[in-house]
Amino acid sequence: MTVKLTPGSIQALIKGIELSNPVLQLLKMRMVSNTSGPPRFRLMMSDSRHSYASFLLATQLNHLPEENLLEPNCVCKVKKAVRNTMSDGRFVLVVVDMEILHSAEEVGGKIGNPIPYNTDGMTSPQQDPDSSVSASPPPAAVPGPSYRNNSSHGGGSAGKSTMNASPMKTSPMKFSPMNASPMKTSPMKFSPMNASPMKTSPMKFSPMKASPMKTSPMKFSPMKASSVKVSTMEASPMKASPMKASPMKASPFKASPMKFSPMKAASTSPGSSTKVISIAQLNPYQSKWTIRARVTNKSSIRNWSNSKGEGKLFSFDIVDESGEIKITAFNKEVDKFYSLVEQGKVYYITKATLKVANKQYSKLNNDYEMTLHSNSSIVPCDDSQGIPAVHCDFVPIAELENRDNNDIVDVIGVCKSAEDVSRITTKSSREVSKRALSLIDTTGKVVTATLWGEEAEKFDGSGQPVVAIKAARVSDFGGRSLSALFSSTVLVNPDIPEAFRLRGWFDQVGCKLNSQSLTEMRSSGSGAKTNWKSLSDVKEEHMGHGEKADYFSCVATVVYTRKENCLYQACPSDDCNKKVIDQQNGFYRCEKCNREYPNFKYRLLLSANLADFGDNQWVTCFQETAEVLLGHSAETLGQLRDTDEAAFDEVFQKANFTTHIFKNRVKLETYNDEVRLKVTAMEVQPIDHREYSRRLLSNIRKLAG
DNA sequence: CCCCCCCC
Repeated sequence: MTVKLTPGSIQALIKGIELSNPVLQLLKMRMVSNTSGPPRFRLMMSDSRHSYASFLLATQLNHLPEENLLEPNCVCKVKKAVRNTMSDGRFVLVVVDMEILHSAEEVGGKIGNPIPYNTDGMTSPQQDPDSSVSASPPPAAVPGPSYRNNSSHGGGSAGKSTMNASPMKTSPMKFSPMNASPMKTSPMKFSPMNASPMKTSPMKFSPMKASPMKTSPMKFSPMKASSVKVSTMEASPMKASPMKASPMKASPFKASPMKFSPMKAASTSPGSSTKVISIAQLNPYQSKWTIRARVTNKSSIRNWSNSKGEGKLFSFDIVDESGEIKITAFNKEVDKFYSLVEQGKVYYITKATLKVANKQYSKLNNDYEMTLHSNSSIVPCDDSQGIPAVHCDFVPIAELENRDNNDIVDVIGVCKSAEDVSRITTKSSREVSKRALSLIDTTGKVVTATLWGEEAEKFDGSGQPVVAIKAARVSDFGGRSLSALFSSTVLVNPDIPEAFRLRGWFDQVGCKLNSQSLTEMRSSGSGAKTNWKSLSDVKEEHMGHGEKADYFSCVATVVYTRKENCLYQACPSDDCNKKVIDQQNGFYRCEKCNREYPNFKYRLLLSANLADFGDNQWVTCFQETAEVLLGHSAETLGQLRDTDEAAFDEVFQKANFTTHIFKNRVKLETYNDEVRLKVTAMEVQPIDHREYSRRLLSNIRKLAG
């Protein structure tokens, strides 16, 4: 097949000339083993005029060779490459984003007769004094041994099927894994980043985390269609917020009013020759770099104590156009940087230690993470051009009903009420503070969101502030609730349009609403999660057959009630409901109290036949539950029965075919030598149809597997 | 150097 490459593009890339999506052919590939961290792939690429062996694949593209998509002879569109200058002046071209246009199989062989690109005589824009460019022969002229495999590292690259079997002997780079020291002792120098915005992001953001990228149009899912998008870029520029400042994280979205010149900041950073590189380019083998990135998530300070010692730490996530990374500060660095680092702001960061991220704990899409040390510097940067904004993908509270347990969501609502802070002990015997907030939004629904630790302690709910929680976790406790995680960010009265809209809505409309909560508060019984059963489940699972009674909740319809004997004359004493005996002399005798009363009170003991889609069941309803079912007090019903039989009958007719949520107690009982299931209604509630639909859906999903 | 995501 005929495939056209982009002749001359290699020279352009090496000279730092901007190019739009050059098409190159991969000639050779070699894995550079790392003793730690992911492998790196080195590529020899051709534009049919020249070949160049000093291409390096950014690790986030490692899946391409690993899935055998990137193989010698394949043709690729290089969507983004970043040029790094080695200390000797030679260039490494880091491929940050690429797309395979034609597979190796399709292409079949080498296109054209590319000659190795000769770097001789070219002028480097920033010559290192130690540069040995002129002393270095062109790559092709050096059949050097510089590219050996690290045999001590699990067989090195030999086992990798994607590797070109023939060793590359053309590289001039001192990049051998056998000799790690050159990388450390003479760190690469980086040329200024290519300023052109990435056409497509090579990053894959974790769906678990509400990252700014969630709002990327590329990743927009229909599920989120009703979500409210708020970007810091769109944030109201109002200086004077009508709301009080957050005691926790004040106006994190507001652009910094500080006037730091980027140039000045760069020059104040240690190593004035250090150039700004992108997060995707960071690796543990170079120490001289500066990155410019936005803080997307800042944790609170946490103390730890274990066998190795104790201390404090905080961490924050940052993002730039190339990727994201987590940064942790310990002890002294906590004191130094905690207040400086603010959610949503952009900083220059230099001299932190890169280490391999423990993927078990990090949800970020980066193989590395950073630790600050005494020489690290963080300098606010006023210029946030090209740095993605922090986006919140707010999910309307009513929509939380449709979310799965453990989903991570951004929410915003007015804090209608807040619990006092309380201390609880976890299962692992740790003490932690907690505080539950009731949040309401314009959907009129309320949800309980729990804050933990310092966040719970410092929260001030007075004045019913607007609260935004970025990356809260959906819980099924009490139906639907939310829990802030360590990785969540709680924002009080954030300076964003949505917060202003909510404030206005709540003050005029929302505060008067008789709102409905998605979170069932303090449900009676053991306090455990609602035990939903269908009536046939109750029988099939032999509920109530044990020593103790069982409890279940069901949605059922009243199909019949026995109006006969549903009322009885009970002892008028407050805490005695014993049936009294009519003495026929105007007095009523209570055997339990052992006395006579001039009066009695009516009480209900109603047998109701309940049915759901699979079965039916006789259930006993005492006073309170029967009053709910019949819609009248026992007293009224007693009067009615004695005065207006037709009206009395009508009450029972009306109760028929009404559907409710029942919370029942079930126990096997023996009565006259007959064993039967005795079911007693403990609680009757009206149906929240949305809740009911949600449960139905959830059941259907379960049935569907 | 942490790595905990909790409770009713």
